[in-house]
Amino acid sequence: MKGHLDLVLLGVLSRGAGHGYQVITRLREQTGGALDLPEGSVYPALHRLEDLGLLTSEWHPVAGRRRRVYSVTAEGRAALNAQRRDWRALVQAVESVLEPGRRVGAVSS
Amino acid sequence: MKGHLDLVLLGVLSRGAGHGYQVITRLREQTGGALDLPEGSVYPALHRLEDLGLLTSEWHPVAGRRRRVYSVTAEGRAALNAQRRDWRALVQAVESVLEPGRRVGAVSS
DNA sequence: CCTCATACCTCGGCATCTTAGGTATCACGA
DNA sequence: TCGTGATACCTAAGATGCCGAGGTATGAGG
Repeated sequence: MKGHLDLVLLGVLSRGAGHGYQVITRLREQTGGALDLPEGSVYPALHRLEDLGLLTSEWHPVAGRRRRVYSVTAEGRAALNAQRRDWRALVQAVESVLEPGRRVGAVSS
Repeated sequence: MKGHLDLVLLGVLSRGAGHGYQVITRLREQTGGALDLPEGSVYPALHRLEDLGLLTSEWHPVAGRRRRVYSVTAEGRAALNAQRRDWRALVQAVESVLEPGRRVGAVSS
């Protein structure tokens, strides 16, 4: 995860609000364990994204515990779209290097 | 290009030996300008890969100029395969986050 | 009680990449 | 002939960005 953290965080939260710990478990489950991000990466990233205005958070007290639930803002959705475009362009570029001559189309359609 | 430099360098050199400047132009042309790496990224990376034993180099004097031509070693090919696997796994994981419910298969087959 | 899972946080370190500058040859045109 | 752009190499210092390690706290289960 180098340079793609924001993308996956915005991506997973765009599917529904959630708190930090949940983001981690969601990613782990949705990817079959391929993406198992450490808390030390996720929490600071969420704070940064909130500072940038791409996320908002609310505290929810739940059974004596407190949870900070994050939602993607309109700006966040725009940023997600932009980063998704960049990601796809990167994938295409790298694939065209790894498999020259093979036309790697969009991921699906 | 954060964390994927080695992959693309090994990838492009695995298609044929070449010198540093040529690596840059090849990548720029093969990707339609999408990958335009600065020299300050490429040269140190090539040196690092050579130190790791993944590349070997030879000086070729050409028309008054000198070129350092790099080739991928056997170890380099093995590393390329490993990094390619990791790359594909990353792509799959990220795509499964961006497009949940859609089964994104291997990039080709 | 003690441990595990839940749930949050921060600091320091590390690896990596980029910026910015430097050297040198050759070809071309003014 | 002199400047400029392309070719071709290099490095040092800085910024970036992630991770590991550590810390706090509650609730459940043994």
